[in-house]
Amino acid sequence: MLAKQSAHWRSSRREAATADILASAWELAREHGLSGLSLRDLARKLGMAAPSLYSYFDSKHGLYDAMYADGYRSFLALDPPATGPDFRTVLLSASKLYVRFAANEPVKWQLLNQRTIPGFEPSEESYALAKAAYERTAAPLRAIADVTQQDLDLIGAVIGGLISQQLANEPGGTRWMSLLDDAVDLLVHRIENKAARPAPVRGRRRKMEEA
Amino acid sequence: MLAKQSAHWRSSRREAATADILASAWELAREHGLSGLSLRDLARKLGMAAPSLYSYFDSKHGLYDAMYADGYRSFLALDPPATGPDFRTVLLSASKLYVRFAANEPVKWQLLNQRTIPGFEPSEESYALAKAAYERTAAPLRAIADVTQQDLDLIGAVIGGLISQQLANEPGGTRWMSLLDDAVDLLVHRIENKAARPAPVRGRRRKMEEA
DNA sequence: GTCTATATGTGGATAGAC
DNA sequence: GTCTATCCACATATAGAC
Repeated sequence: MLAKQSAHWRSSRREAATADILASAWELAREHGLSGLSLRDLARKLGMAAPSLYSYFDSKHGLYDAMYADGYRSFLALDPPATGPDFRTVLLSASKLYVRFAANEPVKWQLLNQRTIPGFEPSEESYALAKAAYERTAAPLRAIADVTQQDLDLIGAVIGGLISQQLANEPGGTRWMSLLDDAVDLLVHRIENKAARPAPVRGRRRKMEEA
Repeated sequence: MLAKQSAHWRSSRREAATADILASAWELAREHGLSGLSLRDLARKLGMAAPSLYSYFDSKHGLYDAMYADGYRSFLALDPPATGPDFRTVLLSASKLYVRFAANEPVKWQLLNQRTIPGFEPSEESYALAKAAYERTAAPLRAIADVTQQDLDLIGAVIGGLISQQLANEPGGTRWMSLLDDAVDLLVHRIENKAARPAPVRGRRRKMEEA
């Protein structure tokens, strides 16, 4: 169990050590896969004994949680996407930010966006960073156009889908990612033509049936 | 290593045993996650000793490979999607097939469509089934409309993106999957309006830059 | 607080008897 | 094909030196 130190005492040494650990953890995750990461390997790489890691994290899931938070912090540290006034410009800018991040850090993207480690769920604190990242993207879009939550969900699915296909089927390539401009065209067309056809339109919109 | 028996001798007993093993493996994967599957658990569930499994599969990856093939066989055993003549009907039918499959068998979908197990790659034979499933979907679409490989890639990304968001963020729900009709609208619009604007159109279509 | 040393339980995998 | 015995690597946890 980690004792939270009393707030007014500097813990920069500890923070630096934690940063070292996380950096090494990402390296190993890139080498052996996210779920292939082992605490022994990590400790060996850092030149310390495996149990020592437990003074930094409660458990392996605790390490994943710290990596999750670290991943979102590094995403939020990137230059924010454009904020306006053209909707297409903003959406394309935001989309490219995600695609570039995923291409550069596929393992990070996997931890942040897929549920690939059995039993792992981010803590409340770490998840707050995920929400902050989401809002940084969504807010400028809402500010320019009348986008509903469904619009945002569809946008996220399309961009995430391109990334996910790319990483799964041709890691390192650009076959799907190069379709980003086309995908943004589709999405922009939907938003721009929505005013003309208010909320629930033609009779063909219906729920999925169970099978 | 598995000795392939001389071809003219029936091996129905072995096949039945293999089917039993795979059924139990899927059950355990549903309970503990795909990468949480353990050979000991599997053997215990089947009432046999763990090393006995090695006479059916070379390794754990070999088991995953058999599950991969089995997953595609069960997908191909489903009623095929509509074949025409209306493009939207065919695309919607195919999309619903995928979405229903993923909703009913999320773990199967994860093994077939994501690269979540470190080091696992399907064998040539198993991958052939994946290609067959792809062609069963793609061929009717090509037959009706002039769809390029890029069109098919975008379609796959959009449908896969909806599924992936749904499973990762709200497993068991319908928030993203209920957007399927809208998504198909977008895609159909793209295909139908392509004749009017031949291949590389407006100047804004460009490659992704590296970051 | 952080380390070393150590213990337990669970993995995948192999050897060899039957 | 199936078993027992065994090996090595792993996550987890605790005790105790510094």
